[in-house]
Amino acid sequence: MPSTTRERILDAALELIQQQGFGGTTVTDIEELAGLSPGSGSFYRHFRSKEQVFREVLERELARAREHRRDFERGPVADPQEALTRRLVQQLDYLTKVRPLMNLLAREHGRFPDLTRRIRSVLVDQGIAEEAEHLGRDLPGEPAHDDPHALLAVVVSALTGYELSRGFFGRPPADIAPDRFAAALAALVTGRPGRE
Amino acid sequence: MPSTTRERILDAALELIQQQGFGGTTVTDIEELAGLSPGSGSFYRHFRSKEQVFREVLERELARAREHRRDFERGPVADPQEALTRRLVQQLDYLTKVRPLMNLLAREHGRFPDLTRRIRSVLVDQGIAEEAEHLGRDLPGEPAHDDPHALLAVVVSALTGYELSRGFFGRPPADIAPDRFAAALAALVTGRPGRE
DNA sequence: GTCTATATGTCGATAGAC
DNA sequence: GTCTATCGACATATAGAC
Repeated sequence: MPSTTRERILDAALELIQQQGFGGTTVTDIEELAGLSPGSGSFYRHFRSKEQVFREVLERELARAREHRRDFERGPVADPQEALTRRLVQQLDYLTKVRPLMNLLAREHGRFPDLTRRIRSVLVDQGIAEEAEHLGRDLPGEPAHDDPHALLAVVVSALTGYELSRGFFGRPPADIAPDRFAAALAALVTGRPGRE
Repeated sequence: MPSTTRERILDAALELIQQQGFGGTTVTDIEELAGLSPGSGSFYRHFRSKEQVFREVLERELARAREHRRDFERGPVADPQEALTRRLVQQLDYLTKVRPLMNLLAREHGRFPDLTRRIRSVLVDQGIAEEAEHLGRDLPGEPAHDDPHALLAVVVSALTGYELSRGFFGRPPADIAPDRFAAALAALVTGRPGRE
């Protein structure tokens, strides 16, 4: 674990921008949290500007998100409902890991439109939506929903809404734990209440 | 429609803080958008400080949210699934109306912790969660879910996730329109696919 | 590669003319 | 109630010693 100054600056910038936003974070703040003398320009030996460090922070988080996405297990499908529950828990776990990215998006969408598009691409187009398509395939077609496309949107919305509520308010909706939430959602999708 | 200078300042501040955040918005920006001479201190004839205008913007949005919440119709319950769909569409409509509040929350939670608590109180504790409880009562208990509390969390999460995706990314998940989304969610909850 | 010191600009806020 | 002008604080960024 070398933890170079450059990396400590990236860590500090990520932390502060999540808390205070880009406009509310000063280079002096970043220097202080990175262990440099606040107010000295030591920051500028590592990054050309405040905007550049923001862009590199974002690149790093996007790369991390892609890595986390590769970690998904593809276990054997025994009981479809249990397999679905496990998969949904994985999705929630993934969303928790990319929370920094969601926080950056929530704060700075609009200021950097190109980056918003890239986050959306990783988080939705390639990410959640694509994986949710797999959910559709894993389903053995039991209840035969009449609008599978809309069902997909419901599942994706439920997962992201759950995670965003945790991020913004500090606690999940109705204080339901992730595995319990996933089980309820899986029961809903498979059409089986769980107890029969 | 008098549209006093004071009100134009509040409108401008709301708009800019949503776009750029509190730290990223200058008093000069607000003055310019409000039709005042940028850089002149005319702003200060109406508000004591930048922080005060932020607090008043937020009070106004909280009051508006409470008003919108009173607008809910309570029509007769004919077909439970259709009634549920109508109610979910209303919920989505409500969330769209309070989007400014959600944007302020997304940006400034952490900077003003007391206000975060108040937004959560209006948006979740009194608001969505409470209304979602009504959903539980409206349901004739048909499918008899084994974890109604978790089901509530799923419905609330789906609604907020759908709306937040629209707000952050500019389009709903999977590009599904609100009424189609509500219908799919209602079908899921009542356990009836819609076509039988 | 980090420091002290500082140049340069901008922001929040005030003073005072009209 | 809006303007011009400005003060003081602070922010980004640079220069140069060590």
